[in-house]
Amino acid sequence: MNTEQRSEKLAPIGEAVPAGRHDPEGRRRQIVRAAAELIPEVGLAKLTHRLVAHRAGVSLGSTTRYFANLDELRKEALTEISEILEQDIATTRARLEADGCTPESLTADLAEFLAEHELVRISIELVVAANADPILRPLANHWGEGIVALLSPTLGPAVARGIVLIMDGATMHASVNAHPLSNDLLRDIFAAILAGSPGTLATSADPPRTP
Amino acid sequence: MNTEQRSEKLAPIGEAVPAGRHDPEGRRRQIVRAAAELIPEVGLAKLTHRLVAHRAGVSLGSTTRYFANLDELRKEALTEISEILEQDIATTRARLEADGCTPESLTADLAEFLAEHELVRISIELVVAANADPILRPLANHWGEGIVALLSPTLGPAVARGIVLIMDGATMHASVNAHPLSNDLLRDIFAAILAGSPGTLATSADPPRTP
DNA sequence: GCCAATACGGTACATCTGTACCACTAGTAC
DNA sequence: GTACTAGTGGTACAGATGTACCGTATTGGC
Repeated sequence: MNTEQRSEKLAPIGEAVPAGRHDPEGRRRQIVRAAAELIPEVGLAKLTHRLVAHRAGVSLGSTTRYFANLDELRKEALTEISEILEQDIATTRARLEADGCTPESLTADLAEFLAEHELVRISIELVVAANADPILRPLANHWGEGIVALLSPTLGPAVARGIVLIMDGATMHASVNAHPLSNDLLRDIFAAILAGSPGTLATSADPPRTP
Repeated sequence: MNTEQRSEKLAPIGEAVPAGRHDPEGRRRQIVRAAAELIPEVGLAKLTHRLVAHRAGVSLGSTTRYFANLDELRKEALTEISEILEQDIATTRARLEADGCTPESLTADLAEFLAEHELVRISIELVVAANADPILRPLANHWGEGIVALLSPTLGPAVARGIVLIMDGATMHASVNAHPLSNDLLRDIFAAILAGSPGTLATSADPPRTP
């Protein structure tokens, strides 16, 4: 759930490609980045060539030249976005392996993610896009499946999936509510479901700590 | 999560209002119903006056006459939709009070909801719409808050919220996956989190049954 | 049976969007 | 320096959409 890469990946485009300068790869990346940046702002539905062109600081023609159509541009932007979430998994994996899978560590990861409202909106938009276009479903699924695969060995499939569902549910909640759920509440929720995991059930005399 | 009212509320319009017949209230309802019916089919973004008019069997002019603009029509349709979810809460409440809050009863309710792909898509669209228009946020929130209020007294706030988050997460999952999570898995997930509830913790010697 | 009021259907128009196109300009090889 | 290639910017156009409008049809009262 770590989002340290965000500021690098989703930062405002800054200096656009110099006008008229020949730099196909750079320009193409600029366009994809601008689209990825706009998706959480205006939503997938209102993403247009002209909007992307303006944000990227390139001409309208450039946004149509490098992509067969707008759908392709959308997909590439969503793919770029999913790579950010991908890095989240890696960071989460590292942290959970270091700190162990406790209510506190899960809460810390989730809270960090929820605090990034852009990432929250992106996740929701990705789900909606996957609804409309099945090709995007792997992108929408991959994040959750990665966490499930990470947690299953130690927590069992049910608790692992439950934790991911809680994270997804919290994402939905955060996208609709200005104030996300409190960290205390999240920690208690994780503590509750961890109480049902094989590992903690085996040592049920020592219930998960809820300081 | 019960959806018995769906077939009545979201059924195809069937016989449209007779052409040219004066019936303002009926025609207005017909239009709202057609819009509510179309939202899960095409998504909020592609809902147009002409599409609604065609589905409702009325003229284009009628869809603009009764609503200040398309946004108003969308909102009314979403309100209509949220009333269906509202009835779900009532049915869920009745069932949980009758059967008690067990992994099996929660799974049964959730599975019924998830099987109705239209309702699943509606829920997601509602969240996205609430993102774009804060006025819709109470609609998007009300369903979950109702369940939390229902479950909190017996299960405590954390487990109650956790269950709703799991339900929301499962909704997201179902919207992007052709095959929803298995009932066995859902039951195990609910069993796990119920293991952490105050009530079951108090009788932790008698863990929640998972037949 | 006739008339005023209202509802309705269809058309018209301005705007927006995706996309194709073309003249121009920046790079590159000689 | 010159000519060629390819990237770029701006324009043009067809289609779709929100919305206004107007003639016509329907209704209820006399």
